[in-house]
Amino acid sequence: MKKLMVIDGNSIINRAYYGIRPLTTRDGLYTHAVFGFLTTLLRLEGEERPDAVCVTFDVHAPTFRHTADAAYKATRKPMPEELRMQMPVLKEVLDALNIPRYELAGWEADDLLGTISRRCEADGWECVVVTGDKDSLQLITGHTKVKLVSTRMGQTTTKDMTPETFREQYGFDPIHMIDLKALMGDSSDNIPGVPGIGEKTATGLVQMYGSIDHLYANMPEVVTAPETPAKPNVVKKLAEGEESARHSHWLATIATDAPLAFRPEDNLVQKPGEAAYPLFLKLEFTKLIEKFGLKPEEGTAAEPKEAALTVTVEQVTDQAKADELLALWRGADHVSLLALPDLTGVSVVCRTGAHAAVTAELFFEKFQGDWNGLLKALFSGGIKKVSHNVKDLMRTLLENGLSVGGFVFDTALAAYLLDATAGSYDLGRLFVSYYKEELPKPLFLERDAFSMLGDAAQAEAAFDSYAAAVEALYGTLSEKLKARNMWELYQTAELPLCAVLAEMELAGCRVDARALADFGGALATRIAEQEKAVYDMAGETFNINSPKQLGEILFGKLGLPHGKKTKTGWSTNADVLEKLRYEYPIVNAVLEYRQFAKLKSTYADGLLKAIDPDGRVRTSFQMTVTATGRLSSTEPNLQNIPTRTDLGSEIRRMFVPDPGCVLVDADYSQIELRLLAHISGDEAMRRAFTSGGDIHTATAAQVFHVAPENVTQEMRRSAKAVNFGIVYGISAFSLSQDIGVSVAEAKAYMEAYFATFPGVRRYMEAVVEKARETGFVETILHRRRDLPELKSSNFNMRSFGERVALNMPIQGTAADVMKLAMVAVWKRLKAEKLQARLVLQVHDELIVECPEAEAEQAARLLEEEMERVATLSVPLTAEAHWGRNWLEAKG
DNA sequence: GTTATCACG
DNA sequence: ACGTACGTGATAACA
Repeated sequence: MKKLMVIDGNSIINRAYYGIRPLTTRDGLYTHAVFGFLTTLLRLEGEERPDAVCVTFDVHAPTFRHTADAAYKATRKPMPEELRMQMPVLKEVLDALNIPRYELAGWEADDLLGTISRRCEADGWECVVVTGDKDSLQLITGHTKVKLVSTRMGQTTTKDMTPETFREQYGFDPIHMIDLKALMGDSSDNIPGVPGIGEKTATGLVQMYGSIDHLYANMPEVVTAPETPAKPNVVKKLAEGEESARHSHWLATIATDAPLAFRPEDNLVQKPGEAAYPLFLKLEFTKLIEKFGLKPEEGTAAEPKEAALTVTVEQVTDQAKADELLALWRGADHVSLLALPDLTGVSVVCRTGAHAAVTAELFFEKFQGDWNGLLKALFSGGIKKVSHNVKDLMRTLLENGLSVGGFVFDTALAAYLLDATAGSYDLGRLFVSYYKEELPKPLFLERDAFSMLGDAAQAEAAFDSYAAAVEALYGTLSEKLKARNMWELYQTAELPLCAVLAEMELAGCRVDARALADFGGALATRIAEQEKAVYDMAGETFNINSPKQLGEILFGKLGLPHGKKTKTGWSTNADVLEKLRYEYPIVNAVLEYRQFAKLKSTYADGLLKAIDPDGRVRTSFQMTVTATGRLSSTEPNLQNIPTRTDLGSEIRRMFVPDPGCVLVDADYSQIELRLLAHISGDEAMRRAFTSGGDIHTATAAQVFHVAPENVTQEMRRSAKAVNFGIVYGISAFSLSQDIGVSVAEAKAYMEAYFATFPGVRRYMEAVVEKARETGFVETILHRRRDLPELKSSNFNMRSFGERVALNMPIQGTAADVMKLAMVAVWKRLKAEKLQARLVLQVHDELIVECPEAEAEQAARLLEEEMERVATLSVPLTAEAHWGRNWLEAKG
């Protein structure tokens, strides 16, 4: 039997719109609803494998099917503008994909779904109705099933409703959905129902009688359940509401006879049309191009305007030619280049005119000459170079004993500054996004310039295109950076940081493997102890690491009071368990187990695996990941090494310097709060910093109107929580959760706080307001984060946007300051010819490894440079200490 | 591949 | 009336 899938277009795009974070193309066109629709479509096609597909739409015309009922649908909210503008786009996309769509003035999408499903049945087809709207459930028959789509937390789930599953859930046949609505009504559809009859009573009646005809035929002796007479007033309400019930029945009935030109066989799945590819490019649906199997039309590749370059590609194999090129490159303004991961090949683009360039491809295997000499010359300062992911290239160069001079631009880094939330900056995607044109496939540079080299021949084939893409992007991106006032940030912080980080990554940090292994062994013992204790108290063995199994034991079998939460079961996180740990020994054992297990798996074992043969651990610092401008650290992450508990901080004891050396650790004191004081300009808060002493105590003194010496631990704790909350974009509810007071009390704290620091409140209001107007927030140095969330119709998303608007300028400025400090420290270490070298950065903390004799000098140097890079209206202080391991160096 | 948990600033 | 802190990454379980 053939199968047709009909999609309720309005319903599905609505769900996509509200469920997905707003997304726009480079030129500001909202696309997330269309994107979400297409993702859902792909999924459904995969699940159902239908022979035919079509989509229905509502026509929002002044005439309705039920013209007698003028108020019909009057309660529906108008479509938000950001969604309305995507409707024609979706229709264009469907047309391009050759997916038929149906709309009919005066008929609701439901009626079209009903009509289509019945026509399918009449023609011997199976029908799948896809919608998020339960109204359509009345259409379910033996040959029509309804696929209910719901989007929660960005995740779409579907539920197949067949006559069987429907009956199981509702206790009556699908067709009686109409009767249910006739009785209980539906306010969103303006169906009155019978006044006084709610869902429960209505369900009972329908389960007993099915149709309302049958129900009224048996009046007044109706029952709501077997052997249970309906309450007298129910009978009375039914009697009085009969006219309304019959009218509602008519209103609730989906039409199946719309005058629609429709035949199932006209909707057979077809190949996408020629218009699809350019349209998807325009919408920047790069991923979907692949998934829909779209290809450009033969021989019609559009000439890109901005990227237009006439490139001559040369394969360079002899030394004479290479020397000639080196001379050319030295004289050029710059060259754009890409290198293969292991430096066995480079592709170098050099402009020879406004729209002309020559690309040289050089491969080690084919080169007859001095390959190393060539690389040495190319990567010296004499040739100005532009590349993609410069820090990674620099690390490779350093690993090969080459210098890293002369890099003047990094296209990945620039693209990140221009759109820090884009998520990926691979060349292919960037090129599509900026020029609406694809680079040749397959993409050996899928992830970054050094990700992987697939088939060598394919790599070579695309190599020159990618280098040319770098050259094109250099022009476009540098202009945009200047236009946005980001040039200085780029030139003074981001780009110079590449070399700093490359050196830090290469240096790595020495880790005492023996001590770490011993520590892991000790943990294993303690894990086994707690494990046994848990099993004994549980009366059975299970996997404590599985939140599902743990929840079943604690809250199911043992019946402990469960905190609420989670989709898949009971929450077993530390917040919940902490409240139970002193009352229930098993919970205490679980928490101990968790602590030991975490330390062992992530830190003891995890770190051990990451130690290189020379005894050092080398992280990768990611420069293009965070939305705020911070760095991140991966493989391994050295920015989350434990410190908050005594046992955890033992891990830091394993981070050691070379023999005869020390680790110097310098950190900023309260940099984010100081920046809040500076940015908001709040006088009282500035005084709190200027007067010295502990900031949380000073805050508490001001808020609670007591002398600093009279601030209690409790007062300080609250003040600290509020201070942090402010930086994160506080809400009274979250604050109350955090410090364990009522929401009212939390609110009172916040009010007291704002009364004390009125400038802070003014700042919070102003920054959100400005972000709403401009669509972005920025740091003092103009690092920017776009905030489309502020325009979202989804309350949670909008609230998130507001919190981010408050937080990003502060966290981001702190990141800017730290980046400047790193560059300054690095330069000074070089200038003073110290052996000291930077090895780690943990957001507000820098770690240097140096000979013991240099410790004092390095510590002072760190403090000086870290404090010097920014001048604020409050003191910016950094403190350095040193020791024989990281724990000692923390001071 | 996604989810829950927990480590850090 | 919504459901709640901001920014990350690694691990183990489970589908």
